[in-house]
Amino acid sequence: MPESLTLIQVALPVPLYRRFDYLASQPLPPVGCRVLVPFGRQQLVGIVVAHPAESELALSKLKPVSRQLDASALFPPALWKLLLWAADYYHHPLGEVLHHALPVLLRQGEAAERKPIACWQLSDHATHDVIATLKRAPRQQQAIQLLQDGPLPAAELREQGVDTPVLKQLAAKELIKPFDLHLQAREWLDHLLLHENDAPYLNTEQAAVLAAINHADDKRPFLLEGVTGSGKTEIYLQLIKAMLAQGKQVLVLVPEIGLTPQLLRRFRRRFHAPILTLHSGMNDRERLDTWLACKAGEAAILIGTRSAIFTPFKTLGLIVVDEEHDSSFKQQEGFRYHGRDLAIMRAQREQIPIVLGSATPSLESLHNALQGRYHHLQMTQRAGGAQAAQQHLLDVKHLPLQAGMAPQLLQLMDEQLAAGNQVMLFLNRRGYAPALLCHDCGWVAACPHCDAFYTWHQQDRRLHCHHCDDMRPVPHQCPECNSRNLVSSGVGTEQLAQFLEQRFPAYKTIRIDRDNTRRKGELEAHLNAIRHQEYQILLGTQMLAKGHHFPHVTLVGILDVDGALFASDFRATERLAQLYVQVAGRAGRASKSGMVVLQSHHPEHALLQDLLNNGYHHFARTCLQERQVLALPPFTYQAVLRADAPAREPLELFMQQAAQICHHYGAPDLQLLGPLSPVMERRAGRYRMLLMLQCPHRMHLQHYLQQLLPAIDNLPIHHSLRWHLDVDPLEVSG
DNA sequence: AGCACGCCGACT
DNA sequence: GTCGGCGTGCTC
Repeated sequence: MPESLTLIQVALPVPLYRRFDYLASQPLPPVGCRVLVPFGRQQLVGIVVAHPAESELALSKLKPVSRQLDASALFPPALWKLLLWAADYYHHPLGEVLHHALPVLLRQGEAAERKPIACWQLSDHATHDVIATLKRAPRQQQAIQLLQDGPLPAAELREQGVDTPVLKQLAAKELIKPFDLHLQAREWLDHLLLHENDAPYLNTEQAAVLAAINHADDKRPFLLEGVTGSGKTEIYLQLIKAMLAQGKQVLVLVPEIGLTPQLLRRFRRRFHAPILTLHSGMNDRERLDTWLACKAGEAAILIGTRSAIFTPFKTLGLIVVDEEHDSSFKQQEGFRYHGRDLAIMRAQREQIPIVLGSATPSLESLHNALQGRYHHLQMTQRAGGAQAAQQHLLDVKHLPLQAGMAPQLLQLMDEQLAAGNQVMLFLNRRGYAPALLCHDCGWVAACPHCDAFYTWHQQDRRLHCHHCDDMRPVPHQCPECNSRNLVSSGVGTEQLAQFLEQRFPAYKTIRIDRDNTRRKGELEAHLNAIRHQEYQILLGTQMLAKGHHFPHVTLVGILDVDGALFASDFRATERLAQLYVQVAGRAGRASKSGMVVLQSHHPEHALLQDLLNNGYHHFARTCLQERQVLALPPFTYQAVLRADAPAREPLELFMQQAAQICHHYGAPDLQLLGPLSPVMERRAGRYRMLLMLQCPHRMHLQHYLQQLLPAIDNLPIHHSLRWHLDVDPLEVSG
């Protein structure tokens, strides 16, 4: 070996469990930094993971590194170890895990160097008198309004609808001035302005919770179980304040739709500190700059969705996971990690506190708390004197339903609308109708690629498969019998909206679902219009449920809960209960009492009764007991092997072989279920199968997977077959 | 995952 | 006769 060349081991973004050795010259690129390397015919960005003394391959087979891309490791030690652990735990190739943790530009080989983060702040000229002259320029006014809460990154302003020209105009008038976070962060951080006057007094419950967190003498995570309106956010803010005062950084994880302007404003109002966010509206450069600002210690607070858990920090002091039960923390493809679970591991490794907050904790977290693995903190009082909503379980058996609505519910709507209040209805089905069929011969419009019916979207005049996105025009006659008598079956939000407009012509109805809020900012505009009472009837899917407060809503209807009660997915009832509690929390505020109505054909169902009579807390315990009896998570640990292929045969062969491997391994406490086909066997033109592995001990399951996976990975597979392993799956199929 | 190499059908 | 289909195999 030439003296100047030695070995490095590199993880590459390929779906292979192997790592690859390369020759590098001294001084060796440190572990954790990026290198550009030749790989087959391509050049790939890989990450140095080791400096091995020798290679399994003959040195003559090794290629030299093309270029070293970083002088030092990109990830701080605790985060680096977390990533190694995550690749292990989720049994996902390390190279893909590391790549996933990097901003896109770094994956592509861009230098890890900061460009200025453009920020804007009010200038001294922005006095009330001058601002008053902006009456005829609503956009400029809006910009000023936003900046009155403190300086903002340009990306943030853009997200809120303030474009560059508007800022330029204001800058020309010298009302606002630009600055670079990079240059001023130090100063900004040193003069952290905490708007103490904004901080409300804590009630006794909040004060007790805060004290409990501050005085805890161990590093267990905190589960903050607080009913809607009990003031969890205030607890976060107070904890964050203490961290900022110590010069530490804070990471706040929120669900996908949770990053609302309202939440952000609340943070910005409280802290004049560099608060950065990671949201879907940002471009790659902005994401990289945010990442680097956090790494450099220039951001005080980062608020982001699950992938924000991979952001490096200089001095991370606290992690908050808001709405910890939300399933959007689990990545459902590729590297299938759980953001909340990684957050817990990260906090443990960094030796910092972590708070999981929710009105409706996941059964996993609740179980951990009940077992004493987490501190369990509860808040049961609604702050500001708000009352809990009245609940009604409406038995719809035999009732004449109109667009899926019972007469009693319509009557309640009449009353509330007449009183000047708003009404909110939930129906978790988009489109006009979930099926289109021939009234004469019974033919149903079915998707040719999936085992599913098309949803009829009347507005778009299309049939749309919600599983593979296939669309086609609505047929005018039955392709089987040529009858023109095509009818719909079932009710979706589109049809319900149509019905409500006819039934309540004096009131305005708004529909909120994915079809309706496709474009950027559309959801925000709708929500604002609702808040300004431009609409009286609000109708939507789950989208409407999360994180939005509508003080004038006094009646909430959940139209169809039966689906969840009898779903094959054992988590369906948990999710229904969480939705219900979220929604119930939306009805009524301090000044107005609210009512929640659930329509069901099975009002006697034990879980519904438990939920309504005893509340979520009790319901969750009942569910936990049931899970224990049935040996389901969180009392057992699961991993599911899924595969799909365009044809059944290679799929069945592969799955049988995989099952054989597991059977032969023969661990006494490893339970196998399958191979079996999910309810929807075919999706997007591919057949699907799964094999469930279940074990009462997490460590054992991990150990077994470690032994089994190489053998499964070695199976000869038909080229068209894809497979993956999902550790701690939230859904069995999918 | 890419990206080549490698053998069998319809085309300038 | 070639262009190109995707089946198979490899990448330090």
